[in-house]
Amino acid sequence: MTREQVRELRRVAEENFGWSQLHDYQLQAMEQVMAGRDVLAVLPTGAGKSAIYQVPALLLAGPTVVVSPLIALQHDQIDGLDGSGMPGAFALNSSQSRGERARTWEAVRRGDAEFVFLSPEQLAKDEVLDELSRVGVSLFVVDEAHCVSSWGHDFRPDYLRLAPVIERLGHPRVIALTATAALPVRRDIVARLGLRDHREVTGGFDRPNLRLAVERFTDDQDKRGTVVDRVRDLATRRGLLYVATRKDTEFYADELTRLGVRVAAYHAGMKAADRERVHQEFMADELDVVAATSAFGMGIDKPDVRFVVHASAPESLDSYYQQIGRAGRDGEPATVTLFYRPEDLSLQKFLTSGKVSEKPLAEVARALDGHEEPVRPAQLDDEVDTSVGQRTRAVNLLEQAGVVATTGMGGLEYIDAGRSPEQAVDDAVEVAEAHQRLIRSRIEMMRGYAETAGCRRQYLLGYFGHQLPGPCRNCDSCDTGTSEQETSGSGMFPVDTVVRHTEWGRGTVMSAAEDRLTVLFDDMGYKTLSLSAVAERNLLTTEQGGVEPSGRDR
DNA sequence: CGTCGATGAGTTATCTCATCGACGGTGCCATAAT
Repeated sequence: MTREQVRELRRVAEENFGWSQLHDYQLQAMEQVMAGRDVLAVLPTGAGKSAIYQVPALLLAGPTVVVSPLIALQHDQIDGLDGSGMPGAFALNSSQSRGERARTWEAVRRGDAEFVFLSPEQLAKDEVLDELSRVGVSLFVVDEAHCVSSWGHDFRPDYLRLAPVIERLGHPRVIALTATAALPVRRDIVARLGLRDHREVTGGFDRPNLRLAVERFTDDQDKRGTVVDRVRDLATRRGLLYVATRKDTEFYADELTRLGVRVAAYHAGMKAADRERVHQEFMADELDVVAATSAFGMGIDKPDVRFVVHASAPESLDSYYQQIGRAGRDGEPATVTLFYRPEDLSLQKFLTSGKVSEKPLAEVARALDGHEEPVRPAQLDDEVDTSVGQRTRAVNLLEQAGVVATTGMGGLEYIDAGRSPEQAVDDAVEVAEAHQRLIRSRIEMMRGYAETAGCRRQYLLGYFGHQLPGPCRNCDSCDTGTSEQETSGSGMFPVDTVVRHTEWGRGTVMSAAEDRLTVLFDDMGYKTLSLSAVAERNLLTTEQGGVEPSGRDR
């Protein structure tokens, strides 16, 4: 990257968007894009992630496709671009009329569309892809890229089919953007998008202004009462209360209303108009608190959220970090408290326990085995008795098991390595089960955070592969002094070491304490090992030169 | 797996307790019924 090119990026940022300053990590990411590489950018929200694609988009001829999980988010982005005086931002989604869609496509064909926002489901449609490949997409952006990993496996499976989409568009430069990504999530993003020669750009990850605390309970009523009291006390300022069920959003909203708090419930079962109203009122400070399920969050960019309380633990630290990240965006102090009961985690176990049904797998495997030529996924629908969602899930699993491959034109091929369809189903089931083990182990990591006597921030950042040199001094463990006993060790197995366990196979050391290690195993998920047991029974060996995952596609 | 609400048994308060089954999150999209 020459000086000249950097100056060019700065000029476009200033002239078109009025950004006179660019952060190092923004510039780094843009430079990689301009150099023709794919980029995975892991940056805290509010760090100007959008700039990373918006500036290069103007320097590259041809439209930029932005994959965005929520229609509401697409609208926000377009309003933002329109607001900064940038014409040429369009969305394509099911909420539009025929005429609207037609006008968008006309703009695309005329070359007037610089940005096209759409969902992964739109990109699953042949006609959409045909149109886009005809005009030549120059940049392919995946916003909220962690969705690829957290949703794709059983929810919104089209998220897992973006790699073939990118190939069919001729593999334009790809930018994946997210605010949270633990190692398995980053691996998933890279694999599921088929990134090539990519670079990862990571911005400041810690949020030192957030005060972390956990309060532990045995009795449910006791916990509910304390949550209500605490939120009432906090509600002189604005904040969020995350709960596990829709019903609990109503429960807490009722209780807090009774105590004079301006509060509203929010969950996905509400009417769109009501959801929108709650959102607006919270942004306008007409509400103190929103009691919400995980439905509330993406696209909420309110700087002065002073607290985030969890009445119940979510299913992973990935989600937890995402949700607490909505506090203190202005950099001012904010408090983040988890009200923890071990029993609450079993609800998360239930909710994430997607069972694999073999029937769709068997039907899809048999159908594909019967074709000589590659077939488009939708063509299978005449031959298999499954829903579209089941069919997509089955194709994804078979593909991850290495039984099926997608050709450049989006056709599916059965890879016959002497594998019968029955064997293929077994392999796909094994892939699904390995994924289930990962999901379950993530719940255990959530438990570990809630139960650790060590520094919460060290634990949390350690989960994301970032090491904090010492205790943070801004969490409950540090206050009570229990984190003192936890000095981070490294010894034989420092963080990032690739190891092999006698039973669990290959893994990567995620964090190391004095007496134990947390290792992310490729096929087993996270495991915490006692160092004395490791030493006694010689459980771990280090693997040579292990940098990134090799063959296994997961 | 744990919680909640309905139901019924046991007891005799209008009420307690046990048992059992249902339910639990996230959002695209298409299509049918008004």
